[in-house]
Amino acid sequence: MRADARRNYDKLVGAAREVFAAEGGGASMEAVARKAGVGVGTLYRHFPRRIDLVQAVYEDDVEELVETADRAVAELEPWPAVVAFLEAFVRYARTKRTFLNELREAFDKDPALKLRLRERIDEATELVVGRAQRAGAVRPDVEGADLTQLLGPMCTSPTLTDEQSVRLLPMILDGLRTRGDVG
Amino acid sequence: MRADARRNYDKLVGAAREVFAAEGGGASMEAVARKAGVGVGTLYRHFPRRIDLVQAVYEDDVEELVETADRAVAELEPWPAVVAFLEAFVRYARTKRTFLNELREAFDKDPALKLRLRERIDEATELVVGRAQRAGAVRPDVEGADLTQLLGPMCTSPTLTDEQSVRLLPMILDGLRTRGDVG
Amino acid sequence: MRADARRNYDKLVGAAREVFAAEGGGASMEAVARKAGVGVGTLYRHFPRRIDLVQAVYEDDVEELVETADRAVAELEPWPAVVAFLEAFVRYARTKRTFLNELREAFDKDPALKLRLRERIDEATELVVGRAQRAGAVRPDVEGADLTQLLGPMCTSPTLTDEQSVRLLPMILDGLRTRGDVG
Amino acid sequence: MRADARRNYDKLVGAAREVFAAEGGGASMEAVARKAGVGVGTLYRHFPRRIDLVQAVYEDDVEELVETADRAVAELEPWPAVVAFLEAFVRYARTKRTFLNELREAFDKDPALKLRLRERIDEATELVVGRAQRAGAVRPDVEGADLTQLLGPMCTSPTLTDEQSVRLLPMILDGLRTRGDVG
DNA sequence: TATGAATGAGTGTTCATTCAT
DNA sequence: TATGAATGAACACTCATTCAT
Repeated sequence: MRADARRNYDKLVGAAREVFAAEGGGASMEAVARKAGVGVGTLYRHFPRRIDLVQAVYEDDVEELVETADRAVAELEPWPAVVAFLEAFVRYARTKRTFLNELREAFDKDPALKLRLRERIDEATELVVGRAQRAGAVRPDVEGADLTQLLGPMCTSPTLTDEQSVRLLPMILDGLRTRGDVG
Repeated sequence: MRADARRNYDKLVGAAREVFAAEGGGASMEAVARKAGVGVGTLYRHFPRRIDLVQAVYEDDVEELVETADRAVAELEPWPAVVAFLEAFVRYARTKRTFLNELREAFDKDPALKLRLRERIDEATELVVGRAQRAGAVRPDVEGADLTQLLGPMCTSPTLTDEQSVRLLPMILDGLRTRGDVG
Repeated sequence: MRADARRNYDKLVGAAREVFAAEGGGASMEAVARKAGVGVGTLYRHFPRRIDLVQAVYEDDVEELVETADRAVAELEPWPAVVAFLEAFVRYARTKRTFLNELREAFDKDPALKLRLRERIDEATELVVGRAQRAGAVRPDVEGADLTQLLGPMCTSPTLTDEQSVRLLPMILDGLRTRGDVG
Repeated sequence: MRADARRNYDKLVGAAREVFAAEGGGASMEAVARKAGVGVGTLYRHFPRRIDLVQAVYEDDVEELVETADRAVAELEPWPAVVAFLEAFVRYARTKRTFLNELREAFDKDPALKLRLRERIDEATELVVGRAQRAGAVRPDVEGADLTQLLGPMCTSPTLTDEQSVRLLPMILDGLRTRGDVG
């Protein structure tokens, strides 16, 4: 890839993320191109279909999330690593929310993509949460890789399903509860 | 309002909520009218601008949330009431998420509307949470009316701001922490 | 169909035929709508896809051709009827030529359509030519319904195939030949 | 012109002819360049405007037609020469049809071009047909140079004009007529 | 009054053409 | 000089909104 092309590619993914965040997944290609400071044609050379751009942004998000997990494990204590990772995960899920409809379309066309990305996330989660569990910092009755199943949908789906909320919300709400004496 | 007009009004708001949930806030007026089983013309008689429909759905959501608070206080113990209310709040915020962009537009045109609705929600929250605090079920260091500031954005904004997450996420994550022995 | 809608439908097919003739099958929808004196939206209400418009024009052409055959048989002597019909056929084929590419696309999606229309034409041809043959006005060694196979491709395909031209062109060229003495 | 440049020039015209035949006169420059196996930049070095390429293909066609006339006169008997030439003419006209719109545009800008090419064709026709007439193989009541006026439009124009068809079609249809006894 | 047809501005996408590599 | 990336005008198509029926 030529230097200028590479530069534009990165500029475009960044611009797309910002524009999607600001205007929703329905933001116009024109708007993304303008934000990136290039012509629409350039945008389309890199991303022939709108969906390709959405997908690129999403894959980039997943990659960043995985890197966060690696960095957290390398630089932080077990519990803070979990905190950092889950903060990042929520940020990731929130971003995904912006263009969920668009994403669904992409996944329908390429189910393998969905699987591949989910796997990457599950591995990252397991890395961070499993370590914390082995260190006794996280209750063992939570299946590490399963956390994404809980947090993800809560963050992205417009209507929490019953089954998921009965396992998730109590835990989250727990943080609000006054506790007798602990630490 | 005549009975049949009222019937259509309700049918339309209900249809709009469903359609927005299924297709996002960008769903077409045609789609809403079709779902409600009326012509577009009728839809426009009740809601002259698209934004009026969005607003009606939203107001309806707020009303339902407030009613949930009243019912919770009347029928449940302090802590379960908080749980029920916050579950409802999350559902509400999640729904709102669907047409956040559309809503912003409405608020820009009519700032008083935003204020009025926020006030209703804050009162409902205070009703439920304040009661639980007085009963010793909720830590007193959380300002009741401020909960919406924490949970709301988390549920709706695509990128949690730092300031908000440092106050909110730790509490939520707290639920994951292994605790010595409590109850 | 409401009166105004019907009026517009006819206006649109007529406009499309003219515009396609003038600018080729690639003519813009905008141009067709302008010619018909309606907005693009109206054009799209009647013909949701570009291809639907092309198809409508084509079906209309076939219908006209079939009617010409009926009229010719009713009003003319056997040989003049053949002349009139073939003149109409050439006109028809020439028109078809204008949007052949577009048509191919339509046929690929709906092969039954192709079959159905071809059948109509073959029947019409047989009606006219068969009658002339029985009257001794047309050489019996030409298979009536097969004429379309000869004339059609010649008129529409950009490159005559060898097999077809050896049977067709000599006959056509025959008209140029000087003949000893006949009548 | 350098050898390699010449090679590319020919490659491009050939590629263009094929692509135009396959996809119509609206085929993209990218497609032509790809077919020729060069970059668009190279295509544009040889043909600064799209129209220049169209024109080159057309001139090439005319040249080929003229050569066919010369060869026919040199190698064939008068009547077969007419047949061969007219077959070639139809082929030529059919090809021209593919990018008729594009061509019109070129002629509008450069009327002299149109005149020059028509003259070449008329001379070639006269060469072949005149010879056949002098040999008694073609009826003398057809003006040689006028044949192009008849056949050309029939092959290219989407709607035969009345004036032309009354002179042309009867002659062509003649080939279908049963004739008493001749040879 | 309810319906659904008509309108046209706006968006995704393509492609001739220019220009950096 | 050849390549292919960048540009933006143009076109198919959608949908909020208006208006004839």
